[in-house]
Amino acid sequence: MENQPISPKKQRIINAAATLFRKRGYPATSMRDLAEVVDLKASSLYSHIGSKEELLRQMCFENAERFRDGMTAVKTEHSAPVERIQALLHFHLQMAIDHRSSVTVFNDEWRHLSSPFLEEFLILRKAYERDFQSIIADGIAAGQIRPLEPQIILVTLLSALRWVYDAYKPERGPAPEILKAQLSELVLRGLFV
Amino acid sequence: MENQPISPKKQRIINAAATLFRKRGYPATSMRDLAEVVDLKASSLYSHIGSKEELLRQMCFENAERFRDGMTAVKTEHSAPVERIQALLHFHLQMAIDHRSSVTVFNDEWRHLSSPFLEEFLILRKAYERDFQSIIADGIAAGQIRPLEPQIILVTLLSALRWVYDAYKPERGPAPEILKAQLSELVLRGLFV
DNA sequence: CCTACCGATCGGTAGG
DNA sequence: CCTACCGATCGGTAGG
Repeated sequence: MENQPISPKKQRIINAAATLFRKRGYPATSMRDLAEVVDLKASSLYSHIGSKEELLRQMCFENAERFRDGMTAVKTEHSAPVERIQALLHFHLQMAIDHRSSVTVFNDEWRHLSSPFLEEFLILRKAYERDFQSIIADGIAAGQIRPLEPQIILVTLLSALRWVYDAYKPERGPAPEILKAQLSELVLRGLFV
Repeated sequence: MENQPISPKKQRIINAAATLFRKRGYPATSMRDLAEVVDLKASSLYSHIGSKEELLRQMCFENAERFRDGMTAVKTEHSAPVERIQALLHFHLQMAIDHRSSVTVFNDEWRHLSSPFLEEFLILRKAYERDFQSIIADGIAAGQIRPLEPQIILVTLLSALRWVYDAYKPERGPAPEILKAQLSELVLRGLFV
C-alpha cells in the first residue's frame, strides 16, 4: 500500500463513500450518488480518486492494518490469554465506535474486491484469525477458556460483536463504557446466570 | 402473500437465485448470471417469474413466515423462559442448516426491497424481535438470565448465530448436533470456564 | 423458450 | 471542476 498524503477533499469523498457503502452496499452505490453527497458532478470525482474500487480498497486495507496493529499491541501489552482476549474484545468495540462505516465496509464489502486485491486481503484476514485463534487455544490449554473447537469460538465471538458495527449509534444507545461492560460480561460469562 | 403452487422449474430458479444472492449479494447478481446457471436465456426467466425483485421478496417473506411460525411453536411447546430461549437457539441453527442460502438472503439482502415491501418486512421483523425480547425480559425477571439490557442481549445472541448462515457447511465442519451443543454451551454459559 | 431489441444507468474519459 | 460523451451492461418486453 503506497502512503501518499491524502488531501482534505479526498478524505471527505472517502468518508462519504464509506457511509454510502455501509448503508446501501458497494454495488448498489453509484458514483453519481456519491458525487451528489459531496456536491460535485460524477466526473469531477476522478480528479481526486482513481476509481470506485480504489475507494473500496482503501477502506478494506486501512482497517486490515488497524486490526493487525491492534493485535500486535495487544500481544505486546498482555501475556495471559484471558487478558489478551478481553483486550481484543475492547479493541473491536472501540473500532466499531471510532470507525463505524469504514469497518462495516471492511467486514461486509471486501468480497467485491477484484484480483489480486481480494487474494491479498484474504491473506491478511487469515493471518489475523490465526493469531486470534492461537490465543484462544492457549486459553483452553491453560484451562481458562471453555474447551470447545477454537475455530467455533473465534467465529462466534467475532460474529457476536458484528451487530455493533451495523447498529450501534453512541448518541442513541447506552454509553460506550456501559456497552463494553455489558457485552464483555455477556460474551465472556454467558447468557445464563 | 398469495400462495399459488410453485412449478418445479420455478423452484429451481428460486434456489439458484438464492445461492447467487448469498454469494455475490442481490445488486451484484444479474439476471444473465442467473439464467446461465439454470441453462436459459435471460429473457426466458420471465416466463417463470415476474421480476428480479419478486425473487428477493419470495426469499425474504418465506423466511419471515418460517421464523414467525417457529416462534409460535416454541411458545406453545415451552413455558419457561430458559427453555424457550434454548429452543429458539436450536431453531435458528436448524434454519441455518436447512435453508442456508435463503436465510442468508433474508438476513442480509432485505434492505434492497422497495416500498411498500420493505416497510412490510420491517414490521414482521420487529414483531419477531419484540416476542424474543420479551422472553428474555421474562428470564431476567425470573432471575435466570443475566440482568443486562434485553435489547443488547437479543442482538448479540442473534448476531452470534449469524456466522453459521454464512460459513457453516455441514459436509466440512462438525456434525450439526455437535455444532448445536457447542454453540449452546458457548452462548448460554460464556467463553470463560 | 428463443432472437431481437429497448431505454436507463453504469463507471469512466476527453478536452477545456 | 464542468459539459459532453463513450461503450458496456442492466432489467425487462415484443413477438413468435
